[in-house]
Amino acid sequence: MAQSKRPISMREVAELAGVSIATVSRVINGLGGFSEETRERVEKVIKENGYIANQAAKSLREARTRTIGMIVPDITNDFFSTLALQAERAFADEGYSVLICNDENDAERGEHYLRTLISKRVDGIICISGRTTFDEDEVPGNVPIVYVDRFPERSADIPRVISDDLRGGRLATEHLIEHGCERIAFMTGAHSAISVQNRGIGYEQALEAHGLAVDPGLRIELKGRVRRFQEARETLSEVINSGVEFDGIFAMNDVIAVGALLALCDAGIRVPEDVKVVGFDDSIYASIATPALSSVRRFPEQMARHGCDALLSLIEGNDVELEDTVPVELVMRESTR
Amino acid sequence: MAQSKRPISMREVAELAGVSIATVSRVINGLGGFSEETRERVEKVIKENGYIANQAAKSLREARTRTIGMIVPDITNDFFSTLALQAERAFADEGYSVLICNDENDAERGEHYLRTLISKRVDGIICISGRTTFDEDEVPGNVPIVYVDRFPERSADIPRVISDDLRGGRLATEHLIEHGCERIAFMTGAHSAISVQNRGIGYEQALEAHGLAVDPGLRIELKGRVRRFQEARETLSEVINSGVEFDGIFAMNDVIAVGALLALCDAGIRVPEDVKVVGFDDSIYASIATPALSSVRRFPEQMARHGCDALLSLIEGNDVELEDTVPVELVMRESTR
DNA sequence: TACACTCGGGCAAACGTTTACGTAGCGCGG
DNA sequence: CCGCGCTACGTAAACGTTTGCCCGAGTGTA
Repeated sequence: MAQSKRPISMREVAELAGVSIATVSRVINGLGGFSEETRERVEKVIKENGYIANQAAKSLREARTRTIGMIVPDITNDFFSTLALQAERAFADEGYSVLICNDENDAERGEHYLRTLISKRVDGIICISGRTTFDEDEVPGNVPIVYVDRFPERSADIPRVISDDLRGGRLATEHLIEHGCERIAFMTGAHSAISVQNRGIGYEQALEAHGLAVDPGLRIELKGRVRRFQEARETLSEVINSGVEFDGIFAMNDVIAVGALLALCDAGIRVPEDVKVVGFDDSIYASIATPALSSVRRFPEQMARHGCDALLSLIEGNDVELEDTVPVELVMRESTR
Repeated sequence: MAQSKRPISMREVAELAGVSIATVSRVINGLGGFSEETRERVEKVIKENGYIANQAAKSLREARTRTIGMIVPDITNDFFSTLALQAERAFADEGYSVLICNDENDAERGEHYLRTLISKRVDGIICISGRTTFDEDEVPGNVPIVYVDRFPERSADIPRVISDDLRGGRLATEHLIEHGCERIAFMTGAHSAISVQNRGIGYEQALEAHGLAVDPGLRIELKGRVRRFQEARETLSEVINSGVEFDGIFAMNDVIAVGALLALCDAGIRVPEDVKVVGFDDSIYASIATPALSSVRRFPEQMARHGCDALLSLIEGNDVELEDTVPVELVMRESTR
């Protein structure tokens, strides 16, 4: 049976069942206060006419939408999509849907999305973004926010779940040092998120702790979008051709590390014999690269879980700890054997 | 200045500005019918109090939400996340947000999400799912739907954007045949989507066209979740150990192909000398695998674009073609040299 | 018989918008 | 001076829910 143009409303159900709107509502929400016979009649009408409640009206009335907003740099990145998938699962269990926005590391888009999410009156926001254009007290309607992985510097009292990037940077660098590397390059993006900056700091700390100099010439910055491995490949090739010497590479993530691997291969440099490489994230790329890539493993599932739990707490009016650091660990593979 | 617990409403803006609600609405929507002085006063109040319109109320009144639902098997898969990113971009340009749901190839979850999306009164749905539990006439409120990549068999008159999987299957298989392969295995999932089934049909067509028998023993089905390459690796290892002989592999996607590559490597079988391998999707995995993987390239950006355009047309009440097939092409790399 | 109480259910307000309609004031042509 | 049209608003209904309040009928009790 073809449906009418617009979905049937509660009032129509009420009329068809010969009861009042209130009764229909009570039956649907199982609030009691109706006879068994009435219940059957109402449910029959609902089933036969395919009534589905209008969430917009419900949201208006209840002042909550059962929707979570999620601002992500780029869903195409394995780490973020894992985070998103886990978050979606966790929220689905609690009856929430997730609105996903890719700000593509653009502060303007981030701000626009934030405004949109607030306008849609999402019940909370998981923000993986370091956008900085929104002022603290400019966020209206004080919607609960939790940052994951990255956050703006000025995000005073907004809770965040991050990984132990500083330690990750140290672990990776020390691992290279222990395997005899003395000139270790750090490949990173130009304007990186805090989490990435911390990896760089860990790298420098490790060098200094082992009496090695921090050589600015060994800091290799990628200009454009860091997403694609192709750019890392090209940039490193240029560095190699320019005659810079190094015997180890710590890349800010696996995608860049894989690009580095390819550039080294292009140049006939052997890994791990001539140069050893460590990536970050331990994503699928690390496992399937050749040689398999040593990488600092993070736990996006756990980070997502923590972030969701914190946000749900916030939504229910509870307090949560301001900073939640999830540990990392080094996974050793062929690229540093 | 701290915001009050709940966002300020239009009525409060009206009171503060000393005008009626209607006037505020007119100012906000630029409908005219107010003096310059009034406009300034209203806008000042809005700015100072951080008023942001309540979309739930707007949606209720206007009977549309400016939100699109997207049902995806698994956002973690490179192909789907690319599709999602592109779709999000396209819709954002038109003022829509995107609600993403991962049904993880589970019909029950798919149906549940579909119901949720309808309840939220999304303006349209992009569905990448072959779920079958919802009956045609059971979809209430006849919300516009466009299928992308996959679709239920009974989806009578619902438009779809698909890639030319049949041709892709043929291209891959013929490529292997032309390179001397005579016993070509097909690696696929157990209960695959239509698009994947079509790749299998293309494979069989190519074999027959070249006088090669279709050997059921060369059809390698993965049991569980197809997502992770690890399962493909294990399954192929078992097949190798069981003594089945083959000189070519056509894998239903790149992730499986990479798993195959690893299994072959484990077994000391050389690629491409002993066995040649072709994947599907030409994802990033194909480029970074060793040897680099020949693959059937698809164009998720284009598919997303077509799907979004179709859905937007539908939303505006126009008709669209029922089936839109996006071409594929073979990318040759080391795995079939 | 009068009372209290329970059960089953209706009435109507409220949530925050948009928009059709009404109207007061004003300028202006005839 | 009348009537007309315009500008600049205000009034109120409507969208589809939830929920506090009220009420009539039946039942049990004193």
